[in-house]
Amino acid sequence: MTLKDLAKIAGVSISTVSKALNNSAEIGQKTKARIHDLANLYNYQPNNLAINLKTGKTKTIGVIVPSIQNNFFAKVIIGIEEVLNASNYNIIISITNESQEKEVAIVKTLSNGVVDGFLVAVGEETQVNQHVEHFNYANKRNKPIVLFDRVIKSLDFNKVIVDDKGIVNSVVKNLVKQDKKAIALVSAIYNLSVGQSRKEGYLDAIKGQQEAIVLEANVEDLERELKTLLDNTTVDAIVAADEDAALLALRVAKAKGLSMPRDISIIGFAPTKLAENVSPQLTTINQHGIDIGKKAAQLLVNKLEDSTLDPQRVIVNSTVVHRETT
Amino acid sequence: MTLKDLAKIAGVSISTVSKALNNSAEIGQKTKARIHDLANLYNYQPNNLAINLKTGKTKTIGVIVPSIQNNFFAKVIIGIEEVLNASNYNIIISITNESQEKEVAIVKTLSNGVVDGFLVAVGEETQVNQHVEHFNYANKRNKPIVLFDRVIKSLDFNKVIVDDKGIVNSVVKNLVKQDKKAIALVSAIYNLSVGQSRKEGYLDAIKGQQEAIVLEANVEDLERELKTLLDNTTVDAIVAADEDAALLALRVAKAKGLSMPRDISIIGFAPTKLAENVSPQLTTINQHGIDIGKKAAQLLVNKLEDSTLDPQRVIVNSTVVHRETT
DNA sequence: TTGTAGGCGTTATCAA
DNA sequence: TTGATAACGCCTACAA
Repeated sequence: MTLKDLAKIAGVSISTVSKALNNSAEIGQKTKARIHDLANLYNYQPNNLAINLKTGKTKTIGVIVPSIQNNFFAKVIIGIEEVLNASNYNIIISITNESQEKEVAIVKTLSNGVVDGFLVAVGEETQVNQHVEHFNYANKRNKPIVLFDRVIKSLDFNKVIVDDKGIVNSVVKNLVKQDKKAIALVSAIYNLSVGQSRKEGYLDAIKGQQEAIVLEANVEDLERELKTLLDNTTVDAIVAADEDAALLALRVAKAKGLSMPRDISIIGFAPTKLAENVSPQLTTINQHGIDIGKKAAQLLVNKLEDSTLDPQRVIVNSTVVHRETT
Repeated sequence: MTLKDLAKIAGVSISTVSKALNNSAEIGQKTKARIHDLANLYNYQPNNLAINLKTGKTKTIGVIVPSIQNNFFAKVIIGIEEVLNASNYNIIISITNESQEKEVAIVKTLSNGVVDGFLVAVGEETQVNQHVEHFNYANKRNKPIVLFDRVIKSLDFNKVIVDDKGIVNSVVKNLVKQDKKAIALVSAIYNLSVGQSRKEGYLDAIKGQQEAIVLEANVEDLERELKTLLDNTTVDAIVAADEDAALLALRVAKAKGLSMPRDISIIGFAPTKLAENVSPQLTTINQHGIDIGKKAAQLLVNKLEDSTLDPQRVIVNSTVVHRETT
């Protein structure tokens, strides 16, 4: 059922039907009513493709994330959904699995008539090699991009980031203030920029106070390293840069019979559900993923409505949720 | 940069450029080469909208899920991604938040030129009121639908389901065989069809063997009920129909000082990461979400390639992963 | 108040 | 081997 079909049935021209359905003032009341009824009767639905081709807008946003199993990104998407939905945008979610090849392919395909703009958390590969032509490509085609969480410094786009460095810094400083003499950082995400920021926060806080103890490795190696560390040194506190490291620290400490927080404190990044259900319950740094998503989406919607807006850099502060390990 | 622009630059007609870029045999080698070079030079990318409008195909699939924070759906999406990607389909993921209104809106919008077909896990609301016009609407418009996990019986579409009833049934039978005298079912998802199936599996297994003990409520009430139950009766085993109920059972049993599996066995549905990190580690029923996603996507791709294919009903079997609570 | 015609960027048929 | 031309479904000056 197209405008043409409807026009034939109504015995009027295509443009009359088009105008009637779009409630144009040019069309008479009775004609409008008649055509609306007809459209309902035949369950007419406009072809979005044609409208988009014509208008050059698609009212859909591409959301590109490295992973979806990651609780953080899932949360962000919920926030994005919420505001984009309210602003009547559709959402295309694409997952890169940290592959740059996929990231490039997705951005290029979606740039060409599929979406009006992007919300992206850059993949690992892109973050290390800083290959950003595909983003510039989209940008030149007037598809604004808002980067969130995993951003690229050199790109002058809207950005929503988490103050990873700052929150870790303050957490560690606090630990120092509590008279913890040996605070270790364990990380299984040393290859991600987030991991780097968190480490920097730690290093900055520890500098001049005590010797830095940094364990960075993949999960398996990390376990070994952590065991050796705890065997040979007394550690007062562990700050874990990611969920896996946090869980690992908890496990190893428990296995050694350390009591928390008496013998050792542990603070890590981990989703609430997990933190609440391990024992002892884990003190975590909460990143407010939903807020990040909302903010990023809002920035994009604003930019889409007013393309002259200058790029902003928004920081969404994380908060510490104290549980049983501190 | 459109075909027209390129044609002007190359000094040939639009159709020549089109054919050259599509590698038509009609065009001479040198011309082809020249035009390809030009296209590369000017970084020409075809407008997908126009292609889609012309061909009537979009090479994209709409995936509709009630939630994304649910680990199960996240897993399914990973499986879907994998096969759809291999078959060169794009993916649009939409989240209904269990709202029928949203489900209807999404299906209608996407049906009109946006996607070639759907992969859907029906929302709660739809599952209770069985309002399925929107699915029929899509189907009539030649947008095939594959239902997964949350399906509608009355719909004659391809379906990929989990044998919830069967696996719970066999788990409970096994418990009976192990001489558990009082096996309880706890569920916080009694309003979902999955919850119903799981309960049926339990009831069937327990029938004629022992008295059924079924606790169904929202998480808060469930906690109270479970405490009262354990205070007044000795329960040998608990089967939890969902993650929250499983976590709850574990917590309450621990709080009562029960040792697992000596005093009580617990088996529940829960994601691996959680099951492995609680203590004692939880024995779970693993649903193989990735396989479900793969299978569903494959069915859709097949249907898209050969529309005469009859709908299938595929069951993906779950398996029990024994950990410390059994 | 209604209709005609051109165009959005492609593909594809048919003619040259 | 190449080029006009129509068509996909819609919107919108402009004309009637």
